[in-house]
Amino acid sequence: MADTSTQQRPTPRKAPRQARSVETVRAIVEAAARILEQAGLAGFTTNAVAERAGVSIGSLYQYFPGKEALIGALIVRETSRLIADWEAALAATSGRDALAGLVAAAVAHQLRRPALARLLDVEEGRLPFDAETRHVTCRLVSILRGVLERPDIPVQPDLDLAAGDVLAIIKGMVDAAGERGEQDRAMLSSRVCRAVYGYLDNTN
Amino acid sequence: MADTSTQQRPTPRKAPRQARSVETVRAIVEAAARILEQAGLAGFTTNAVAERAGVSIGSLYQYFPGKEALIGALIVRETSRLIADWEAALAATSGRDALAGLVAAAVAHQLRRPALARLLDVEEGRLPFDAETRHVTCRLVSILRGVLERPDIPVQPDLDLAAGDVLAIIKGMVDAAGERGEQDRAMLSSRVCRAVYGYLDNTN
DNA sequence: ATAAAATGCGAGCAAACACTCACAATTGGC
DNA sequence: GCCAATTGTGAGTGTTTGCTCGCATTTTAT
Repeated sequence: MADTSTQQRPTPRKAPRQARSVETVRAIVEAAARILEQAGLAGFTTNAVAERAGVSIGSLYQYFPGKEALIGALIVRETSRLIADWEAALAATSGRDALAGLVAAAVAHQLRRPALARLLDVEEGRLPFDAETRHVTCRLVSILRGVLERPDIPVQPDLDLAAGDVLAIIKGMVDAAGERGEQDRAMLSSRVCRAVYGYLDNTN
Repeated sequence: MADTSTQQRPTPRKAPRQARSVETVRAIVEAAARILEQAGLAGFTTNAVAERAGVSIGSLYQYFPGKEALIGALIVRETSRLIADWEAALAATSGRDALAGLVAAAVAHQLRRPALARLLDVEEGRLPFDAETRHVTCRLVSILRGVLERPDIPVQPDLDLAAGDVLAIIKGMVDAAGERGEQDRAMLSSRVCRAVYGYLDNTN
């Protein structure tokens, strides 16, 4: 182990400059994802990740300041994909359709790699990640808030609270479904929509 | 570390027979709870728990076969409390009132020790606990399913699925609220109810 | 061709950790 | 008071793990 009270090592050790090292970094991140999926946090060791990636442990530490930075990189990678899908869903003309699009995209995202998605959701809650990691997370909430402001969605007294609640409903239901091994995206999507619409419509 | 692929040590080492040792066990479990709340899984070591409990590490291993058994004991302790509250809520005459009672109890439970509750929810998803731990978890779902069968609740095509979804909505929203540091139980309770009723009523 | 920069390597170190065991102290029954 | 059962102790062991550092290899620039 070593230095549990790790002070932030602010900058990644090095940025890859040649194509070769870009590929190395990619391999390391994907290896981290696979280890997390198959062995969970318990088997997630830097040596295991390096071995799985087919690079030496030294190379890993050239691009990542520590174990947790790997998780940060994974959160950025996965969340960025989801953000892209969400931004596409904004094209819908009505707010309700856009919201349904967000839910469908979230369901698809979480069901693609359920174990990984669930694990990253949990890890995201644990203390301070770097600026980029925090940024993508905020962007998600921001997109959702934008949809909740559309005219055909009932006015929410506290937008941030509503956005947080809706996100919690989506993640809660989809993570649980992923754990149960559900596969049917359409059905899961419609169930999540029922809960979300119920939350938004039933202002009291 | 040591023996990651730990085979089950089926029986707890010893059952406490004198009042003295009952108190020791209680202190250990409560120490485990406090460590998990304050330092998270990262700081959760058997040595730390023993020190916090004011007993020696040897005593800890006399009553618990390993680290994970401590978490199992905590899940049983906390879930048992919630079950007691839920059984009280069943007294309500209407199904909807009973359901509101379940939600209120879950909110109160989760807000009492938010960090602990959230952490245990997550750990509960990780592999095989002993029979007692699994039993209390099943009991929760069973109570919920009973309420969903009441006549004033719309008929659910798949009861187990509905119960799982409702539990996921409740835990998802309340865990997120706990993480945000929310305190107002009544408001949170009503928001959760909106989502749950929306899910149940809007059969399509 | 040659130098400089970038990348890759992996043995090994220091710390942390789960857990054991031989023994001491306390308790309850008689 | 005595014995056996129960309970408590904590230094120590064997392993794991995060991470460093000195050096080899490859690429780019000139």
